[in-house]
Amino acid sequence: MQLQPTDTNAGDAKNQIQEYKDTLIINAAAELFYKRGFKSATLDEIAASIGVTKPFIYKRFKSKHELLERLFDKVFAGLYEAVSQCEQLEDKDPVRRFEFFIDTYTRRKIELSTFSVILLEEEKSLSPEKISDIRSKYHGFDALVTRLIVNGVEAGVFQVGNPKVTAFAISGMVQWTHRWYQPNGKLSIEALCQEMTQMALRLVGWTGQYVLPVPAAPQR
Amino acid sequence: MQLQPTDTNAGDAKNQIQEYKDTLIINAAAELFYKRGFKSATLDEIAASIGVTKPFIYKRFKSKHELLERLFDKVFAGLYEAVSQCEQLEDKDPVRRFEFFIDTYTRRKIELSTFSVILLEEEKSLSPEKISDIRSKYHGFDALVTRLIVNGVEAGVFQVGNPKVTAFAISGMVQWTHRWYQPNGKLSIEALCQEMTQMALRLVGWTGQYVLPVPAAPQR
DNA sequence: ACCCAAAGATACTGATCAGTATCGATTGGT
DNA sequence: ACCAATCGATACTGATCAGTATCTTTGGGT
Repeated sequence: MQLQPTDTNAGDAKNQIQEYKDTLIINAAAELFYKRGFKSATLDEIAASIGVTKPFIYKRFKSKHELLERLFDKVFAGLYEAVSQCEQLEDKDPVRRFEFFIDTYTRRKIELSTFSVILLEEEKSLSPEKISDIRSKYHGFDALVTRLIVNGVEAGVFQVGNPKVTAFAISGMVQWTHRWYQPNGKLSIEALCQEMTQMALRLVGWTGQYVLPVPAAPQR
Repeated sequence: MQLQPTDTNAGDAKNQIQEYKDTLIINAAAELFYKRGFKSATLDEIAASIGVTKPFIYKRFKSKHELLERLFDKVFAGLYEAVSQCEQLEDKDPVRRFEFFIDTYTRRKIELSTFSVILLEEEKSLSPEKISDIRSKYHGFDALVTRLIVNGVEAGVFQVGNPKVTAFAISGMVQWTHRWYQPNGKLSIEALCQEMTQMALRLVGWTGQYVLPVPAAPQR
């Protein structure tokens, strides 16, 4: 899957074209950062992979580092902002919210697998300021997972040793999928999301019955 | 924690000194590969960090890539070979074996955290042959975890949806620790291993009581 | 005390690559 | 149709760094 242009300034044709170029560049860069790493991938390669040359990129990005930073921002938004929707879910049942969360998180992680790997592996290539920016975003996300668990505990449906540690275990379980899951293998995405949801429910000590697959997350 | 010299050729003083130099270099390299990545870390830096110059390294390693490959081999051995001991455990009870495994795996992962991150992040910097070598070693390890789960299922003490997927979930949970666990924080290593063991037991559907912490793994 | 071998430091080379100066082409406004 | 401005290609520069050739030191053997 590729990232899509963000729809700010949608009305203006000029801006839409620029947004499109940015997205084109970012997707091409992501492909190469993923395969060879930020430092090894060259701007010449990235440009060549979309049939242009370096100055095409420099028109839109001040430097290779800015390219990486904007890639981070865009991917982070794609990965985590949709997931956070579960806070606005009309269904207030903590179990359903939790299920929705795991399903969406897993799905998103698989869809954006290539990009999310870059997020994990190239953090060190960012400036110190950007690192702490990203870190605090991660903390917000971890806090969200923990809150979902605590909600269940307070409602008496979940039972855990340590909510924070459990939240990290769940994140680990989902994040690790990129190391083994093959989108074209025997296990379908649906089946994977179901398995992950069931396992997450076990981790939070939910003793009820697992009834039906949660509804698919809205596609962007 | 640092890696230790491997004790092959132990009797010979010359060889021991060479082994010691290798280990010194590998540890210094690991530190910098971890902080800045394989490509960005320079041999001049690595050499300077132990108060020597480049030719000191080249006397013992043909190239930067050989240094990385030997680092991989050494870390892989440190991380996974000790863990695989659980197959030779005198205690044949599948639950105890499983507990021993999770405890040792978690402990080792934390002890060798810096090194294991390199294993995860610099795979792409290896030659294709080395990549498939490492991959097949990982497969062996995954198969071991799966076998531990299946043993429990067959003994009627575990109950899982999909043993392989469960094995991956457990690996993910353990491997993710390096993203959040602080060795000097509130959670002790003992407590962490206990939590991980309990959560792993939940994942495999063990319904018995968690009795006592598993014995500490033998230290190298 | 002297010699020689090996270890390792100094100092260099060639390749790679981020970033840029320059020039040609394309497009839209008049 | 002509002009201007912007876009992007070509071609360059300077820095960085893996790898090496050469010189210097040290210590073991006699």
